[in-house]
This record gives sequence, structure tokens and C-alpha cells, in this order.
Amino acid sequence: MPNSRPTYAVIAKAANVSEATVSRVLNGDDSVHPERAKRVNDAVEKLGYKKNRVASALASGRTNLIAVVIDDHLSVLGDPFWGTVTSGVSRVLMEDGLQTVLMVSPVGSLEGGVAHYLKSGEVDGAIFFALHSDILVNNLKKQGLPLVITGTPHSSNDIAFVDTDNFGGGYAATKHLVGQGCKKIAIITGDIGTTAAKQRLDGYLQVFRETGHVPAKGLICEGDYSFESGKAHAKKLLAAHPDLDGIFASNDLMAMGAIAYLQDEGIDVPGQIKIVGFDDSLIAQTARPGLTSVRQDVVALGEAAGNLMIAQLNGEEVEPVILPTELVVRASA
Amino acid sequence: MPNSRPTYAVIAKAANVSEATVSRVLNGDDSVHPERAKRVNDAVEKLGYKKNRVASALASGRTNLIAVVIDDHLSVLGDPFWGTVTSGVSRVLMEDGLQTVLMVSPVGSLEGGVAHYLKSGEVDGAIFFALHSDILVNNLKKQGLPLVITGTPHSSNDIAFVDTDNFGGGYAATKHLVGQGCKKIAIITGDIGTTAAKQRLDGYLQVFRETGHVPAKGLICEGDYSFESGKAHAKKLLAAHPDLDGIFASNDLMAMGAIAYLQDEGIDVPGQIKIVGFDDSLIAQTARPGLTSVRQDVVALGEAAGNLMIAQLNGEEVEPVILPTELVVRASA
DNA sequence: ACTAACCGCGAAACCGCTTTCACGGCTTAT
DNA sequence: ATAAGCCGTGAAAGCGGTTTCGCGGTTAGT
Repeated sequence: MPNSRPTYAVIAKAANVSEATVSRVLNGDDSVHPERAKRVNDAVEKLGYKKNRVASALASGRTNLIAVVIDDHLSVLGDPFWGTVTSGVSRVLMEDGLQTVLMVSPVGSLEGGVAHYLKSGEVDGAIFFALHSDILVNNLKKQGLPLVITGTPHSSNDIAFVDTDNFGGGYAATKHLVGQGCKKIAIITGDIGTTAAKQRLDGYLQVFRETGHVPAKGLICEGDYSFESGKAHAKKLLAAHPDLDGIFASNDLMAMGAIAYLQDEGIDVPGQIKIVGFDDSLIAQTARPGLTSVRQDVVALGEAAGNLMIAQLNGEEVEPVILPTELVVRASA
Repeated sequence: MPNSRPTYAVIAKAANVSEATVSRVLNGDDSVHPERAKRVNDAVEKLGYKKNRVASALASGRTNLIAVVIDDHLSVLGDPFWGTVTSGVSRVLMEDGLQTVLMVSPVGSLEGGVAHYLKSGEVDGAIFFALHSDILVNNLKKQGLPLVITGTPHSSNDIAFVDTDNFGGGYAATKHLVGQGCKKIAIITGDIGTTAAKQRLDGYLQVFRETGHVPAKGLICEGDYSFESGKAHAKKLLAAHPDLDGIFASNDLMAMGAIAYLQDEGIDVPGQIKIVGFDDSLIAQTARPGLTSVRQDVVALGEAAGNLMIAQLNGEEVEPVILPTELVVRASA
């Protein structure tokens, strides 16, 4: 068996020190005499030693594993958004010697595989995506597990989270439509069970609060982030408000659905109705007409989540991170 | 410290058996007397025992961790394709008590973090995505690490892999264009360094082999799977071949790029030029005109990869899995 | 000069589970 | 009846690190 890797015993012998000293050197304990430390490092180098993370984890109680938990009501990872966030997280963690353990699973209850896994101390921390309920999270928090939530949590607990400035994005999108001369602007929100959808809606409403106008009730409709729902709501809106001249959709897919319906009806976009989406996804960039959309920096979101986790592991106090958005103006509005 | 979990010692005492027996029961060794086994199970139940996977891993040498390695030249996970595959993999593995460790990193060399991690036995197996070179894989294979590749490997080694029937898909797409009356059909391939691109091209060529016609050299252009490259190649093609009437693009994004260019030039799709994409992605479904595309079952791909891994861990001999494609006809061709 | 605090370092316990080994009690073959 | 073979089981030796504890030797304080 030539692939049996060396252990502390071997290194210790080669460097003529004790295993304890090897451990100290390898863990950056500076109380070791430089000369002996060098002997250890040389031996490590020469023998190609690599620490066994499992043994290390058992002895120290630190696994160097961070869970990324995706509440998969349906294939969230298929959404490029979450995939990108995940890849950002993973990259940041890896730089710190941490590995990302992916858990794609319907979560929510306090029981079941995922919950159990997280509670049993086999990961050093957990990052939650697309959270539908805070209950598991709060429970874990109580157990002292470092946690980061991607997206704003529902309850105002003191859990670290990162999010896009959804309010600001919604505000900017709506303001832009107003600036383009739109007089009657509807919003197609996302699943209102998500805080992001609520915040974007709130941004939309803020514009009207400022001007004193209140949008007619029927101008606010709740979609579910799908293409079809964008289409359906556009139809409904147009039937009820023939003089509609602007739509802010809470994501690009719904915006595209709306455009699809309007084009089918022979209505000119942006001539008659202007449309703004959210995400600045590939679909917005490649659509014709190009879709004006609120860009969020998805990679940065993932990196922020990873960094927040690392900070917590280092015992630092952390603040929520809210990333700015940027309105990308294209042909649709 | 109320969250200190019980250990074998506690269970053993409660069930009045030895730790060895506890271990046997928990690992499904049927040589334990049913009555004692029941005592153990009862104790486990009552005390809410959950095995410490880390300790278990150290003692047994099995980590129950499977790496998913993504050769990230640029944010592959942002492609919904790989995200979906990953989620399929993860789900299948989880059902077998295996966790997915994500490693998003530029790979290739035999050195570096990822390679080292994989070689040091800290995962029980590895599944590779979007592989650019077989060299690391072959090396790992030699070390006896169970491996699965998603996509056809370049060298014809005997490593387990899963893939879509790219050849069949390319053939079907091209054949469809012929069936629609196209006389001059170009192909925009993907990055020809990928086997998938090669196979799709080969399917395209096969159609001509059968009819005896050979497509003009200039009709085959190598893209890079991006929207821009689709646009650029459409322009080039049209300049060189004004009588072009069909394009098969190796993915939907390039197909959309091509359509974008053609529409900008006032060329009717599908009236003057018909277009077929590959993937049947969201973008194909929501585009206008709807994009005819070759669908591959991405979730199934992930599940197949996961199952192949599990089979190998069980010591079974495995065969490559090739999943069928299906042509989804929409308005563009 | 004498005690006290300190410093670098090794011995050994320990993390929690797995697995080998051997033993007592039985059954089966001779 | 005796040797040989099985079976279910517990004791104990790991797996490969980490960490506590205490020792011998300095350095500092009075």
C-alpha cells in the first residue's frame, strides 16, 4: 500500500520532535522554537504530509464543513440565481480551507434528515437559501450554530443575513417608469411569502407615497415568479386597465411573460406599455426588445454570505449585509 | 452543556450490552440476538441518539461524503444546466445517506487544493462536471477512488460516465431542418474542446453522410456557447452564404444570439432561415418565436450520476449511461 | 541567593466509533 | 465421549489528530 499517507508519528520521528510539537507547528502555535518548527516543516514538505481532516475534526470538534441548505420546494438550483450564489459561497469558503456541503432538500420541519444533520454538529455552520420558514433557523441559532441567511428573514431575530436592496431596487424601477412618463403603473409581485417580493413591492409603493398618489388596488397583483404568471397577470391587468402604460415585474421571467402576452396582443413595448424586470438575468440581456431590469450582484451576494460565515467562525460580531442594486436600462422601458 | 449528545457508552449502558454490540446493531450486523438488538434500538430511540459521523468516518475510513467537482473556468454553476444536475445528484445521494461536497474550482492540474483534497481520502468518491482534461481523473482512478464523469470523457478509459445522447440530438435537429425543406444548413458548434460539442457536430455530419452530400466547409463554425458567439457566427455565415436557410446551434443561447442578429437584419425566422437549438432551456421556452430545441433530461442526468456513484460504492460493475434526447418543435423551425 | 513566574516541550489522555480477536457455550461430526 | 466448528458477545486496540498537564530549565523579583 504505497498510498498510505504519513501521520504525525512519522513526521515527529523525522523531525525528531514529539507529535504534540508537530500539531503545534501545523496549527500555527508560535510557541515553538523556530529551529524545531523548521525541522517539522521540512519533514512535512519532504514527506508530502497532508493532515487528515477527519481525524482532525474528531479531535478538535471542528469539521471545516459548512452546509448550504436549499429549501427545495422545486429545484431551486435550476435557477441560475442560486447556482451563482452557491458558487460564490463555495469559492470564498474554499479560500479559508472550508468545504461546502450541499443539502438540497425540502426543509422546514425540525425533524428529518437535514435538521438532524445540522443539529448533530457535523458542520461548523450553515448558510440558508430561499428560506420559507424561520423556525428551524431559530432553533439552530439557539444551539449556537453559526448561521447565515441569504435573503431577509421573516422574523426580526438577530441572525446574520445578506440580501440585495430589494426596496431600493423596486423604488428605482418604479421611479424610472415614472420618469419615462408612465401615468398608470402596475406591479406584478413575486410570491408574497418571500420577503424579497414584499420589499420590492414596498419600493414600488414608496414612489407613490412620496407623490401622494395611491395606486389603484387592482394595479398590484401577486405572481409567483413564473413566466406563465407574468403572462396571466398582464392579461388581467390590461383587461381591467386599458390605459395601463407601465409594469414593474418582480423578476425578469414574469416581465418576459408580460411582454410575450402584450406582443401577442399587438401592443407595442415600450411604445404603449413600458416594462421593467428584476435580476438582470441572461434572459433580460438576450431578450428583444432588451429588458430594462434591476441588476443585483449575485456573485457578491454569495461571497458576502461566505464572508459573514467566516467572520462568525472567527468569533466576530457581524452585521447584516445589504447589497446595492443598479438599474440597467434597455429598450423595454 | 445540555446539547452534549449521547455516545455509544451511554447507549451501551442503557441497553446493558457492550459498545461493540451497539455498533453492530447500528450498522445492520444481523448476528446480534433480536432481543438485545431491540434493547439497543429502544435505548437509541429513547435517548435520541444520532451517530457521530466524524468519529465513524475516522474509525471506518468511510466519510459518506461525495465530492462534486466543477471545473470552473467561469461560473459554471450559474448555468441552470449544472445547477439542476447538481440538485439531482444531491437528492439521490442523500437518499443513501451520502452528503454532497461541492468543489467549485479551476481544476486540471494534479496539484492544488481540489486534487489534494480528493487524493487524501476525505471523500468516498467524486463526480466531475464540465471536465476539461482527463488527466486528474485518470490519476485518481489509479488510486482507486470511485469516480463518475458527467459528460463523455475525452480518452476512452473505463471510467463510469453519464451523458446525453448528443450525437442523436444533433442528428435529430439536423434531420428536422432537412425535413422542413432546408437546403443549406449551417452548424454553430460549442467549444470544440468539449466532447458534447464534438458529438453534436458528428450528429449533424451524419445526416450529410447518409445523403451523400457534404456540407461546405464554411457552414461549420465553432462557437463558445455564448449569446455573443451565436450572434457573431450568424453574421459571418450570412455574409458568406446569403442562401442559407437553416442553422443548428449547439445550445439555446447561441441559437438566440443567431435569431437576434437575423431579426435585427430584418430576416424572418423561421420564414427565411430556420433555427434549432439544444437544451430546451427556459430561454427556448420563453423566446418569441419559440425556439425549436433538443431537450435533454437534466435532472435524470444528475440522478444517473448519483446512482452510478452509489453502485460503485456497493462494489457493482457499472456501465456508462447515455440518456435519450427529444426534439421539441416550436416556431423557429 | 531564594522563591516565583514563565517558557518550550513531551507524555499521555482523549474524541466517538469500528473491528479484530478470543472466549464460553453449543451443536455437529467422528 | 471427544475433537472440531460455530455463534453471539465483550474487551481492547486502534483510526490520526488535539489538548491538558506537568516537568526541567530560565529569567525575573526582592
